[in-house]
Amino acid sequence: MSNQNKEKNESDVTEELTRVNDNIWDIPTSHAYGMNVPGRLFLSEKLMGTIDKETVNQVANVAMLPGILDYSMAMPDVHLGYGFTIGGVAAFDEEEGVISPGGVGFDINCGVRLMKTNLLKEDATPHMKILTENLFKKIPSGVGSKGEFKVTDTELTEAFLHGSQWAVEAGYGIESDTKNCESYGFMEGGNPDTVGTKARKRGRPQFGTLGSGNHFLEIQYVDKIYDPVAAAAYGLEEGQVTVMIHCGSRGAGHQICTDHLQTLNQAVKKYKINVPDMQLACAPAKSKEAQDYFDAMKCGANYAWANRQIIMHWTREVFEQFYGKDTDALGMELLYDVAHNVAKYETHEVDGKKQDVYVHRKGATRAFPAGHPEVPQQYRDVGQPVLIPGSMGTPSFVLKGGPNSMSLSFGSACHGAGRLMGRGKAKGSMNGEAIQEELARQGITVRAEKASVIAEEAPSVYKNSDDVVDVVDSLGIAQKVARLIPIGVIKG
DNA sequence: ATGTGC
Repeated sequence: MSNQNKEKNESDVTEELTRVNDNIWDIPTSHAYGMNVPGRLFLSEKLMGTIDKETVNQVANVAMLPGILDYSMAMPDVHLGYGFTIGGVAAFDEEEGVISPGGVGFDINCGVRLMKTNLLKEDATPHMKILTENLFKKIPSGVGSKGEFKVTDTELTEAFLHGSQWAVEAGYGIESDTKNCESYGFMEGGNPDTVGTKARKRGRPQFGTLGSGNHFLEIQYVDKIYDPVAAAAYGLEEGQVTVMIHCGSRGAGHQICTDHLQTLNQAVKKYKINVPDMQLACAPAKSKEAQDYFDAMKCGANYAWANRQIIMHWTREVFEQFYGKDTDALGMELLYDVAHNVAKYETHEVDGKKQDVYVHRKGATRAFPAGHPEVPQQYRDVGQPVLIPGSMGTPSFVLKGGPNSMSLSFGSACHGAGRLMGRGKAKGSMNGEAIQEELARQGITVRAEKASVIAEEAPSVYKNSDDVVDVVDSLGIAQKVARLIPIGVIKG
């Protein structure tokens, strides 16, 4: 696209928006016929240049769904997605509203966990080649990857029901792991009967695999502390080595989404719901169709939590073997684990009244503030850890749920840098090997299944994560605690 | 994101 065209597009975007303040832009209901509420974009002026008309229209489309509350919202990492944007937050009334798989995404409970160690940067950097190689061998990655690790059908059912609680009980972890996890590692009420045989068949051999695309396992170090009090509560210090795991529910979640989209396509007709785009297929929240999807989604979410738990367990084994010390001696404790593709039934204040709503977070992270009862006890005084992975080779951030998240965004923040360029285009225009060499010069060892993944995930095809994080920080939605710099990356 | 596209 020429610069001139780009500028034209940008001005076209803001023309139809109402600026509320430095970081909030509203899409008035006059933008399109049928909007029940306005849209709301959390974007700085700089990031406004990263979005296009189509993205604004997707946010507006979601505002047309029945029973949507307050605003159809978009976080600063927003970009085009299936029906709903990635970076979208939408809450629905349980009586008037709907549940939609498009508002969750295909990769149910794609998410991030952060494991601490008591190693220092200097303990790890000289060994990055061998550590990344060992991790790469231990943790299967890539599209369609399967491991030697096998679960039985009964174990799969247990995982669908109990997530990482099951994984820890089965021996893949320690007790504190589930304590330091969003929803304590599982969503209550998953119903394996709503998960089809195909999803089971795809999910079984993929347990304990990383996947591909933007999923990664990364060895990092803390290079900056912004908030010493919160950092102390989280157990983070400058120079400390951490391990971040970013992955989801693999083929299982994907198939659950695909299967239920079919049912919900029918439901749109059955319940005569006016949807501007069939990718927004949904059903009334209390209908059997919606609840069946929701119960299957919980199984997908639980699968993902168990998956990240198992991968962390193997990471510990690799570190234990390499350093000749056990998990306890190496301080390999889970800091936290967040879902960033999920719908949750939560209590929020709407128009001054408390009510139970279905919050859809698609490419958005829960960010509950200090004092919220769902923040684990040990973090309750500072707020929930909000983990924001960078794109490959760029910094990740630890934030804390901010004081304004409940009033501004149904307790939600951004989830990452956000793509600027589509996968296909990136694959065509980027050179994976060259990027790998450049990252090596920056002191980052990347071990990947194939070079094309590195091209797809090149840092330059993403927004700048600092810019994204600064918006939620300025708004008091989630506030910066620490910055993490990668030194070793495993990619599918 | 994905047993990777019409």
